[in-house]
Amino acid sequence: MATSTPPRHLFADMHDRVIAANQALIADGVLPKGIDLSRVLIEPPRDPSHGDMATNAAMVLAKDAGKKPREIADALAGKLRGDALVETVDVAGPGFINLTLKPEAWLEATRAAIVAGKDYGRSAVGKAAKVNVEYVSANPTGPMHVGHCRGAVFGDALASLLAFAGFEVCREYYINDAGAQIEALTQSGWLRYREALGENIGAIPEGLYPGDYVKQVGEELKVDYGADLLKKPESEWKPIVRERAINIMMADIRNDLWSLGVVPDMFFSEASLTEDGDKVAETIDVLRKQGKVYEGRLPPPKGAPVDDYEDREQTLFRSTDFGDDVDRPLKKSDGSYTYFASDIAYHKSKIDRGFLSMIDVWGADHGGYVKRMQAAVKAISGGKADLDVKIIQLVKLLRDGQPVKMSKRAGEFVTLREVVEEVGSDAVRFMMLYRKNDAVLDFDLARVKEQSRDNPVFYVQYGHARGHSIFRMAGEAFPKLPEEPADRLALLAKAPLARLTDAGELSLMRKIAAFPRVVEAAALSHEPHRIAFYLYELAAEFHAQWTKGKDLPHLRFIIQNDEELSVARLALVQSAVTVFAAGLKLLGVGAPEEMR
RNA sequence: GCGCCGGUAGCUCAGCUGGAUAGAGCACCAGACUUCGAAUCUGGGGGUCAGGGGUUCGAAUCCCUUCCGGCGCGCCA
Repeated sequence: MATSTPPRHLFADMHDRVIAANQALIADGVLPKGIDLSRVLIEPPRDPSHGDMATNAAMVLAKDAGKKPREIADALAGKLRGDALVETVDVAGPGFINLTLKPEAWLEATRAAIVAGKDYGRSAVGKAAKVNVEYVSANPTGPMHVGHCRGAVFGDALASLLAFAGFEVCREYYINDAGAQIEALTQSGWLRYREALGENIGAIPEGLYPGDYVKQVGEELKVDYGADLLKKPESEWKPIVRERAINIMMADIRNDLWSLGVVPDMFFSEASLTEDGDKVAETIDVLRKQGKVYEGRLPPPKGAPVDDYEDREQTLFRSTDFGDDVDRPLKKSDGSYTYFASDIAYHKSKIDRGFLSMIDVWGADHGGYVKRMQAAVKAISGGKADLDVKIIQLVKLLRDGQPVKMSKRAGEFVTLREVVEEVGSDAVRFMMLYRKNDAVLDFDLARVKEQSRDNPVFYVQYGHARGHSIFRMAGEAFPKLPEEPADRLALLAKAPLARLTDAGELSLMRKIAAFPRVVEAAALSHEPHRIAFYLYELAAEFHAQWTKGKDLPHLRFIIQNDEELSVARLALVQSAVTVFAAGLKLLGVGAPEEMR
């Protein structure tokens, strides 16, 4: 998508100014030439009485400069006092430089939000670097359950966030359509086919998939082939049954993903790695030529004893050279590749496609796999590519605080579809993102349907809806206000924001100005939950300001006899609505104009 | 036994990659509806950041160690 470079935001702007001030000090000889300024940060202080922004410059530079922090701080404060955006500069504590900005700075940041609209917060920090986000990657052996969907939503939101921050993103779904579990699915489908033809198949044997959802495979095969497959040898019917089974399962999975608003850019088939030439063998070859693959023996695994352990010479990847604990096998005893071997070839494919930055979203049970995969990525890319693995902790499904029983063995598990149908995609997505990815998540089916502050989904959406409610009211109070959103925006973009002087209004403006900074930080740290928490805080401030008008009527957003002031306040509301909409969009959650 | 991830208010969790007096929601207590939708808001009590050591101007955050919980530990993916 061709968008012009977004304007830099207030925090980035002030950071530039602080760096410039430091460079001026270098020119003056106060700081030594070549001093490292990379640790100089600017951030909002926790305590608002310390001003609008603070920099740690004096403290982080003191050692290298051989001067006391206060001495540097005083010199830096002198430079910053002349800045056009700065009202006051104070040196405090161990050497913090606290800046209070002129009100115009916040007014213009608010105006910027209105003008930028849905692009407010968009950033160029990604520098159009290609990033690959791989998520879900569930076996296509059955319907998705709630555990899968946290990873799906996380990966999808992270991808949106990265795209918004200026990265070029590919959302990728890795289909594990090779290996023993697919074999089991194929056998299950075969049984269901025979069942569809009238045969009594009895109970589904241990190790196969007993779920009713496999019956569709048999039914479709019966329609297309009648009883013909029964006459064919296994080598002929098996590929047919397998392909049909995978197609049916994947169609199901796609539907489930779409119902959640998750739409991958591409599906990558594991089986394709060995269908059209053997990519896995090629990858192993490349590594072998580099001396990173060898034939050798491994000590027996520690911990849980392996019954059929057999000491043998095997093909090993030298992952210990890259920080792993032991070298890892690439082939099973039957000569077929391990999952790890395929996965190396898969990641090589990503690198070959130009992705030097990769993010994998995995379930908690794959945590032990991270090191070896990162080792492999380092090896095949010659250290040029980077893999970040986000481990998604499990979801505890509750109803009114009581755990919902799930028994996978009996084939009874709560499917993704059931949950989405019960509480809606918005609630599922927001709650999945309202927690850090590596923390266990309690998902209460009753809670997320509540219309109260307890329910963050509702609380944030209501913030957006309430903004629109105010516009509707304003239209009644001031019939001359334009009804068309575009005309309204044009008017509000020119609003006399200088009339906003209440502490709550100014605080709201600061919050709105902080959004682009939150977007950048969330994107760079691969933490979409920060957006969700930010929106919750914005909603809290917005609702608070609204309610203030109850006790103090002169603070209401709409003042009947002062249209100019009302327009200024409506502009503030507009900026908040803009951020609600932009933030919710990043999370893939709807922004309704009313909650009825 | 080893590795990874966690341990922050009674409960559920944030804490902006090392900043100033550790924050929010729930719960508890006390308040605010002839309202721009009270589906909301205001105030209050509540902490040995699991314990101990270290690094430095400064640690919930980084390092070491102990304890507790979860996950994983060739031929499952």
